[in-house]
Amino acid sequence: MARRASKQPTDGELEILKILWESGPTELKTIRDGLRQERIVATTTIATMLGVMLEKGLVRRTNGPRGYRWSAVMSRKTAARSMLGKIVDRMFDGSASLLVAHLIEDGKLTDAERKKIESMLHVKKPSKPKAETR
Amino acid sequence: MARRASKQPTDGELEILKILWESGPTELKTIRDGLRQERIVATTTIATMLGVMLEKGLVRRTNGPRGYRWSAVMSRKTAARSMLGKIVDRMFDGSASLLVAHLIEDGKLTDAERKKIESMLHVKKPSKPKAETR
DNA sequence: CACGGTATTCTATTTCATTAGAATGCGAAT
DNA sequence: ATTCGCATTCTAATGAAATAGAATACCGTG
Repeated sequence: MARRASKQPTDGELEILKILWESGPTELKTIRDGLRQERIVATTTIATMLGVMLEKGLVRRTNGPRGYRWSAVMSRKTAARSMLGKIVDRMFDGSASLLVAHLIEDGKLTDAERKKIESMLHVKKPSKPKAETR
Repeated sequence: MARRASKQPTDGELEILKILWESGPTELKTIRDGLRQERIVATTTIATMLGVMLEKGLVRRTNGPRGYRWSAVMSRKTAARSMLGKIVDRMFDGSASLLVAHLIEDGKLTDAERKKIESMLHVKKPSKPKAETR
């Protein structure tokens, strides 16, 4: 047997999604340029990955000027939720605050960020938030 | 070309590590029993995975009573740091507070946890601007 | 309309992840 | 000592992930 396809994005797919989240629906060129900021990659490689992602339902495509126009199906928020959920479950026994504690102890937060967090804690739930942009 | 080996634990490896973190150094049987709480898995499958993990440096083994005694090399904390770092980088553009904001908005934190976090924020003094690791 | 550039599809390769059977080894129980 | 149970090693199959060349299709420009 081998592993069954996971609906979760792989690392490579995540790189593409990140670009799509930042740029919004766009064509292959943009994605390629974005990836090339990090490493060398052939255009066909990206095209192949997009095909796989399309089958997985991670991206959507519509007809654009020179070819397709690609966009992410999952929002950054949704992806984060599922990835964080996994970590919280597997590493922190389900306790989100343990995770936050880790971030704090690890010195990953700047003073400004601490302040921001504090204010967020007080604002409870504003609920009804606007649709996520970008 | 194909993908290069990642030093990060895979999902399956993480399941094993989690058991090792909880039980401390232990023999194969414990690991198998732990995994079987979740799903059916053959003993040889686990043995194979442990072999791979050994090569990757994720686990260590010493001679035990009936065979080896296996233990995790990475602590839960270290593993968390690397996995969180990846998420923070890839999803939240490097901003840890954005991640925390997400947790808060997502309702993943109980009131008790909020309190706990608040106190942590206060106790933590600014401290050294130590070189950002990772 | 032929040309240059890009996008897409098709095909192929390599390596990793996951899974487990077979064979073997070894200590314990009867 | 023979069997039982479990651990380990060896071998292997299958599919996913990552990568890209070749071929093809489709623009707009001159």
